[in-house]
Order: sequence, then C-alpha cells, then structure tokens
Amino acid sequence: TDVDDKIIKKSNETGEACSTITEKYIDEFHNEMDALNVLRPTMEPKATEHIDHIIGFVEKLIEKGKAYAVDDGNVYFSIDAFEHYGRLSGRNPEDMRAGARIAVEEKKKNPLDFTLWKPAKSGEPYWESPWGNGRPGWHIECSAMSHEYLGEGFDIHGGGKDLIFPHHENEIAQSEALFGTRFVKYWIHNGFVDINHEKMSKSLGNFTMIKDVLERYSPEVIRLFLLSKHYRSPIDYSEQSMHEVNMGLDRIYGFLERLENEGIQPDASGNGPLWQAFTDAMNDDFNSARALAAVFETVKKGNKMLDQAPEQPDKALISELTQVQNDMADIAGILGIFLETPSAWFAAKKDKGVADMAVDPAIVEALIAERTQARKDRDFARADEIRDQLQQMNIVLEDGPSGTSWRFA
RNA sequence: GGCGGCUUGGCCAAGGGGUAAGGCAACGGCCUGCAAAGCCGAUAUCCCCGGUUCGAAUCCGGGAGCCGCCUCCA
Repeated sequence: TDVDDKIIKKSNETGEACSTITEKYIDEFHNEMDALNVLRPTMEPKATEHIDHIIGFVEKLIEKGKAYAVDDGNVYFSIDAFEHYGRLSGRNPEDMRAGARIAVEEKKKNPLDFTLWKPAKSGEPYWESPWGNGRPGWHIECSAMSHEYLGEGFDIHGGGKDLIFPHHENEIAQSEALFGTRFVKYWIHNGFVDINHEKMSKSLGNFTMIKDVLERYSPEVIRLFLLSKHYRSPIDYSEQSMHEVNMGLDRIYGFLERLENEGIQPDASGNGPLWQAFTDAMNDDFNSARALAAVFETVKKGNKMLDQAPEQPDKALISELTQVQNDMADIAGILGIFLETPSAWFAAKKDKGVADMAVDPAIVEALIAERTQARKDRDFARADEIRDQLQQMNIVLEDGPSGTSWRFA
C-alpha cells in the first residue's frame, strides 16, 4: 500500500506529497534489497494505482451481501457472511467478541467487521466512490490487486507472522466470499529478526538498519545468517551470530579456493549427491538450515579428498570434485551466497581490513618477504618475530606450498 | 483472558517414535622449524514431573520459563 495514516500524517507535517514520501521509501527499499542481492519482483503494484479495481471489488461484495455500506461513508465486510472466518488463524469469532477489549462501534453489525472503504477526513487524500469521497481499507487492497494480477486464487502467499490475523484472515474472507474458490494454497509466514533476544522496536531503541549492517558485513554474510535458521522461526541478530556466520562463509570460500587451485571448474557433467541432499532439504518447506548442513558436510568431505589426493589426482577424483563444483555453483545461484570467485571474496576482505585497520599492504608484503628470507636462513627467531609483529596488526599468515599468504583475523 | 509458537552440547541450530545433522568456540592428535589453514578425535540423553510404548528429544497429560498476535493503522 502507498496510502495510509502514517504517510498522510507525514505529508501534512512536511507539506510533501504522499507520492513523494512513498517514492523515497520505495527507492530505499529497492536499494537495500538490491544490495542484498534480492531479485526484483515481476510486478510491484501500488494501491493508489488500483483504486478502480478496489471499488469494483467492494461493489461486488455488497451485491453478494458480503459487505454493507453505512450512511457515514464507511463500508464494512460482514464476517458473519463468511463461514470460514478465523480458519487460518485458528480464532473463533464468538470467543473474540466475548474477549474484545474495545468499545463496540455500533455502526458495525458485528464488532469484528472490518473496513473496506473509509470516508476521507478533511486534509486527507481521497478518491470518488459510490459511498462518497474516501480511500480503501488495507485488506481490500491486497485482495483486489492479487485478483487483478494472479486471478481468483493462487499458490503461495507470503508475509510476516504478525499478519496472519487480521490481515491474511481478512484477505481470505474478502476473496473467498466473492469468488467462492480457494484463495491461497500455501501460506509462507516468516518469523522476525530479534536483536539481542528482544524484538526490534522504536520504544526499545534497538533498531538496526540493513544499511548499517551492510557497512560491516557482506550481503552474503547477511543472507547466510538469515538462512541459518528456518524461516518460520524468530532469529536473533547479534554481533556474535554475525561473526560466526562470517567465519563459516570463509570456510566455504576457502574450500572453493582449494578446488580452484586444483583447476577444478564447473562443467556440464551434471550434479552429484550434494545437490540431491540440498534439494531434499529445500523441498521440505525450505529447510535451509538442513540444506546448509549438507553444504558444510560436503566441504569437509571435499577438503579431506584434497588432503589425501596424490600429486596427480586420478580421473575418478577429478570427476567427483567437478560434480561438487557443479553442485556448489547451482546452490550458490539459488541461495545467493558464495556467488563470488574465492579470490575476489578474499581480496575484498583484505581490502576492507586494510581500510579498517589502516594498514599499508606494501609494508606487510615487505615484512613477509623478509620473513621468507629469514626462514630460508633458518633464522626462526626473526621469522616468528615478524609474524608476531603482523599479528599485532590483526594479520594472520598462512604458509602454503606456493608461498605465504596473509589475511585479517 | 483468548489463540499460536518456542525451550536440543559453551554459543548458534537441524531432527519430530528406533537410539542426537551441521556451524562457531574450546581441547587433544596429525601436518608444520613453530604456527595458520585443513583433516582426525573426544565432548549432549534433548526445561521439569507423570503417562503411553518393546522403545520417546520426538506422542499424551500436568508444570515452569520465554516470545508473538488479539483497538485503530499498516
């Protein structure tokens, strides 16, 4: 929706048009989703561009006796006219009426009836309608727009857990009351991101914005963090979790780097057992945590194979590892993690470390060269001294067959 | 008060009747001049009580703790 009380309030305060305000936030949203590597939706309909369809929807509900207009310009949905009301959220309208904490609005037939169209107060934007100047209620926007683009029913509807009641319940009521067919086959309700075991909220002042997290961690780390727990469960954001996930991703990239160094590249030879395990997990209600476990198991197994591989790996080993590469590449494309080349990944990390720690790479390289010479001369005291010195700069050395590389811890 | 969910090793987290995946951290070992990386190894009876069952973390009942939704708005 791009018209609601908060937007209107802000518009009245700042003098900016509602559309100016919503465009600003829509842009911000797009920027952050793009940064997180979230694909853009095919359609992103706005409520204000579908008012005619919404009005038509409401008119038809009234015709069918599922809704009623009140003389003050309000139109309400009559929940008593929809027998399945409460099915999704497991609520019983009778109980809710009994437990209602609010003063009953006597214009409603049932206190749980909700607004389809509301009259405009002075200073509010409005559209003309058969019930006077006003604007749509929130729930009807979704029923009307989904109908326009997806038809009378569709397969999957997503949303946060908090929207189950009343929003999704109301969408079902509106659409099924009008069309008499099943509205949605599968509901995908995601849990929230908590922060340090508390709900993020303005009153607690514990908001963390995506853009701030992006300054500290790669988008892939954020994605891996979100995938590490089942989507339905709440997930707790903390520095420690992010750090752990970050380390785990390095482990994956480290393995991919080893494969690359062995000249193992993805090809057209098809998928292996990892792919099977991955798809099994994902097909089980998007069990991303289990899918990732399969990835890590393969990393461990692959590392072992590489450890034990002879100088000249045989064809069978190469073919097995190539299959792993194929699986990893396909999984990367689906999860949106380890999409970069390992060298680019580690180079970016190094750049960030250089910037954060204000380190001069030339000095590091010079020290490493000196250490290499010292090691050749078997002057291990000097070599270790240099390594300790670099460690002070948060730099870790790795001596490999092809020389010494460095990274930030 | 109503409805729903959660409680698994130091931390994070799968599993959901047949004897506990995975990640991070720590520890021991291999490798290494020593390290790092990698590998190997050991580490949990699943909040408590009771029940069903040949068998329960998984089912049922009770209890404790935590979380979300339940006016308007979205």
